[in-house]
Parts: sequence; C-alpha cells; structure tokens
Amino acid sequence: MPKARLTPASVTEAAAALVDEVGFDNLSMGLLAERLGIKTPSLYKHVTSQAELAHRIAVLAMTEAGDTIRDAIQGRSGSAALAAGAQAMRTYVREHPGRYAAANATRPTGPDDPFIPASERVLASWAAMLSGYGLDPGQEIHAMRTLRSVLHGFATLEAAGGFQIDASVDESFAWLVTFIDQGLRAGAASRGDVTA
Amino acid sequence: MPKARLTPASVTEAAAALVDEVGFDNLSMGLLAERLGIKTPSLYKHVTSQAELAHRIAVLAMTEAGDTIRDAIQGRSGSAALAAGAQAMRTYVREHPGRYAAANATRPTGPDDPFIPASERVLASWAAMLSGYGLDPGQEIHAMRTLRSVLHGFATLEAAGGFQIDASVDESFAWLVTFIDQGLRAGAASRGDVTA
DNA sequence: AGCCTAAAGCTAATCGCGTTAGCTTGAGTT
DNA sequence: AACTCAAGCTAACGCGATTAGCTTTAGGCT
Repeated sequence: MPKARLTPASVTEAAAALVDEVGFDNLSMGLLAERLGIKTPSLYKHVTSQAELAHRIAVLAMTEAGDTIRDAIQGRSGSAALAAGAQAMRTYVREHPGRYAAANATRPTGPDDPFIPASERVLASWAAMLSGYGLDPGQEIHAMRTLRSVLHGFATLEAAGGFQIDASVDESFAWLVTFIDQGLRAGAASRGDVTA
Repeated sequence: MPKARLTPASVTEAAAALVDEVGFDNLSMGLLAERLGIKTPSLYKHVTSQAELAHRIAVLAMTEAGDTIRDAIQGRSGSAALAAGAQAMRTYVREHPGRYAAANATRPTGPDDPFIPASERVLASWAAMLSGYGLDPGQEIHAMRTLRSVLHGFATLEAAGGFQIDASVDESFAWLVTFIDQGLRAGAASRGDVTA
C-alpha cells in the first residue's frame, strides 16, 4: 500500500491551521484539499465529512487550550495563577481564532466523545486555580461560571473585533483580570477567610 | 401594482422569528420562503441576498436589545440599574438566541450602516448605567469592556448549553451580577495590579 | 369602465460545494 | 512476479443560493 503521507493528525492539523487563517466559517473541503495538494474528493479518504473535520479541529483546540492553561497555572497560585491562566487563554484565542470558533461550534457527539475529557481538563485547571482563593464550596460553581463568562466573552469580543479603540485592549484585559482577582479575594475575605 | 402583503419589515421579522426557532446557522432561503407561503426565488423580490437578510436580522436584534436594556435601566441607578439591565440582556438572548447570533455574526457594512447607531445605543445604555458608580474616567472604558465581556460571555455560554448543571444557572447569574456590582462599588482595579 | 405599468409570483436553469461511485495506481507483502 | 488495498483521481449527484425571464394582477390614470 502507498505510504501514508497524510495521517489523521496531520490532516486535522492542516485544517486547524487553515481555519485560523481564513476563519472557521470559511472552511471548505476544497480549500483544505488544495492545501494538502490533493483533489477534494480524495479528502474523504481521511475524513468522513466536513462536520467530522470541524469536530476534530474542536477536539484539538480544546486539548491545546487545556495544555497551555494548565502549563500557565502550574507552579503559581492565587492572583498569579489567575493572571497567567487568563493570559494563556487570551493568547491562545488570539493566535488560534479559527480553532477556538470550532470548539465553540461543536457539541459532544456522544458519551465517549474525546471532546468531553478535553473540556473537563480545561475546567479542572480553572477549578484548581480557583481553589487557591479559598472560596466557599457553594460559591465555587458560580465563581467558575463567572470566570468562564468573562474570559470567553472577552476573547470572543476581541476576536470579533468588538473593541473599537483597540489601542488599550491589553490594558483593559489587565484591568479585567485585576477586577476578577480582587472580587475573588473580597469574596473569600467576606467569609472571614482573610489572612490578617 | 399588487398590494404589498410582504413588507421589508415583515420579511425581516419572519426571518428573525425563524432564526430563533431553528438556529442562526440553519437559516435557509427555502425555509423562510415556505414560512411566508412563497417559493424560494420569489424571496429575492424582498431581499437581495441571504447575507443581507442576516444583516437585517442583526440590525433588528441590536435595536430590540438596545430598547429593552434602555427600558430596564430607565428610572434606576447603581446596583438596581445594573441588575435590571443585565437581566434584560440575558432574557433577550434566551428568548431570541437566533437574533443574538445574527448580531454577533455581522460586521458593519459601511459608515452609514444602521447597525452602528444600534450598537452605539446599547453601549450608551451601559455607559449611562456605569456612570452611576462614579468610576474614575480613565477606568470607564475598562469597566465597560469587562461588563460587556461577562454579559456576552454568560449569554453565549448559556445559549450554547455550556453550563452543564443547568439547575442553578439563575443563581449563578445573580451571583455574577452581585460580583460585578461589588467590584464596581469597590473601585476594584483602581488599586493594585496583578498583570503577569 | 378600461387600459397600462410595475411589483410580486412562478418555473426553469445556473453555480458552487459537499458528497458518493467507481476506476487506477503503486508500495509492500507473499 | 503476483496480489492487495490504501490513497488518488474523474465523473456525477444533490441541495441550497442565486439569476433569467415569463405571467399575473392590482392601482393609478384617462
């Protein structure tokens, strides 16, 4: 049999790179085939459908994002962990807008979808980071959702060009991170958790 | 000439209703035509393209959202204005997920695009609400962006089914609003910096 | 009342893109 | 050297958006 020039991983990676360049909803089989130097129908020897391809990009994205966030948080705690994790996520989305869009467009296909553990790893990193704030157990879920909301919201708004005066977007993000940090600290303090 | 059964406004409204039912990216000319009781090509007597139709939905959505947010904030100030405005926005997105998706998918088509003033009206409402917190002028832009990020992030995550244990999503939103309110009151980011 | 125009519909046809069917080739195995 | 099958290819189908061109009909005008 012919040597496998194209592996499942290399095809997914090429698709992910493509999507970061042209945007997730401009992904087309023809574009990817051209990029790989083959004709469009030949792609179906490596992918069952465009939907499956998009899903594979999503799994890759979630896995990569999980890795960078985990690495950023590793070895830090509290404010530093929050700042590093948030920055890692923002940077990932800026560098891989197409992959991130793919991840947001996808839904788990079943109970054994690898997308599920990949997302859970991301959530686990955030949970680990939040645990450093010593929040009340009942509040952790809310803090987690609020955190996800801000970071996701900021990243998508930025990716969509939603911030007009982009001169100070970095500054805004730093402000946002500080805002969250102080809110979380205050939340812990309000329950007497303060180290005084 | 035949009476105008279908006005530009009624077509856009029907498309918006459709999109809220089937999801923005399941919008199709055939579906809308069927809904209006005409054949697909006849739609082009009322719309120049699907892209234009999507854009009209987006303008409608931004205008409607602006109205409800303004109305919610009217007559309130401070925490109450924030809570009411945030709730209004969340409710709008929950009730009109397709329109909101359309609004996020669109880009201004030119300097005289009605989408621009429509978005500005939304921003103006948020700005009016934020002014009640008496923030430092230099921080207002950051507070605005942070506010937009949380609300947009929460709304889109919720619409995408991103919150698994949906039992307490209402509670999480209330927590989020309180979190933002307390942060704004404290002038959170005015002191200290956590930037990595 | 009776024409005349143009808006609004329709059918037929085109185009692009995803996808399927079926043929061909060549590397690795026997 | 024969054999097999993964990976490519061309041809063709299907569906949704869009265009072309015809038909109908209501409103304005004389």
